[in-house]
Amino acid sequence: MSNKRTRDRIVEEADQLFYQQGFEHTSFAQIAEALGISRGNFYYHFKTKDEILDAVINYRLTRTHAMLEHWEIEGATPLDRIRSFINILVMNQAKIKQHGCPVGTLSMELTKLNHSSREHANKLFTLFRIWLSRQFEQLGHHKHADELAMHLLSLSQGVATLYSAFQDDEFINHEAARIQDWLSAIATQTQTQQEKL
Amino acid sequence: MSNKRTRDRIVEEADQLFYQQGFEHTSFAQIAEALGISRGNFYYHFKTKDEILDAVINYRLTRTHAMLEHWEIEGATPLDRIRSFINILVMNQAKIKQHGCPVGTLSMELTKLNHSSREHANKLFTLFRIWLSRQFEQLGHHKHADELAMHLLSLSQGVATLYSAFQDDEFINHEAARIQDWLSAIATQTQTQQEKL
DNA sequence: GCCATTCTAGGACAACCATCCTAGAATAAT
DNA sequence: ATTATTCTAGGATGGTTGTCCTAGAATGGC
Repeated sequence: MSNKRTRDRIVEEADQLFYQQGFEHTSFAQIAEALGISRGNFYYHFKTKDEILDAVINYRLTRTHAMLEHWEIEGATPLDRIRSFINILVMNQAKIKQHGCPVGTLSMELTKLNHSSREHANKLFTLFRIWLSRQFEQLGHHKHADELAMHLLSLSQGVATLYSAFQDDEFINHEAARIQDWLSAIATQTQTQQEKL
Repeated sequence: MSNKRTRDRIVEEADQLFYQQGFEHTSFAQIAEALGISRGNFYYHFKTKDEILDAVINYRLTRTHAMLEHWEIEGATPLDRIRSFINILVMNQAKIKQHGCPVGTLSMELTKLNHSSREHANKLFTLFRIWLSRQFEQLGHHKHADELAMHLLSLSQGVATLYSAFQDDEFINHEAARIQDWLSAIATQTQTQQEKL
């Protein structure tokens, strides 16, 4: 079954193009041309464009989930794991500079389109949120774990957007370092609390 | 000349619709219908859709500029003025919940569209940036004024995006308060520095 | 009141879009 | 080898888009 192969290729190409150009601005013809397949062939694998979008979101959910799990397995401390998350800003610097945060930009676009897959796309945010929340819990911040997770998501989201707008390399590196410092303070704060007990 | 009237009405309606639905997803027909004028009539006032976009951006620049100037005139301290900026999150809460930050979402959309007015739209960010930078300077942070301005822009941008995604009222109020606290710390820090001198 | 300018209406146009359809190629099952 | 299934190609369709064009209405100056 070369079925799987073509279907996956469509999803992967759509994933890239949706990120680079946005969902609405990407047409079937473009994806088809990029893959060297015919437009009509699409409709064997996906009945509608929305179906491709959902497949792309699932693809991203799977990959993100795998990444987060990989970080957990590596036997590092929760602090290290959160640092890995913050480092996404630096690791994906080039792409963020060009196309912003893939999670945030898709979420915003689907919001404007009043698209039915909006909530599905927001699960990407939730995935990070829950994972981060768990890490903060393991750091000892049981009460404010979710709050800290949301705050960290906010921070990186804002940095990604402004970096994409101003394209200032110094800015993103400085902000990434700043967030790491913030995290250090959080971690110290925990230790102090633990010493009290 | 009722010319002015119609032209302005187009810009104002386009401003709203671009914010609510995005630039690309808003059609001439929609704007025309909302205003009760004919499609063809558009092309007397604007030769292309991009021209409307530029007019909308200028409109926003003017209004934002006026708002910032108004804050300066009111005879408050720079600290109060920055607090006014942070309070945008609370004041425009309902709109941000539905459509995100008007500056950030337009900037991101035009980036994805590879649109020629991208830099024009980013001037909205620059307007806030320069204004905030000036306020921080007046607060005594001469060296890091721009850095603080960018940081504050990041913070509010991130909060707006996540609020729009999760629609959590508690979150935005908490984060707004948190940013105000951050600002208080910045202001205190200045005072300490000044006491040293 | 007449004329020039300014404005408006609405149809026509080509381009593009997502989607559908059908015929045939490739592949797998027997 | 033959049949059934899976996959692909590419044209056709109907709707929407931005843009253009022309005829006429409204308006202002004289």
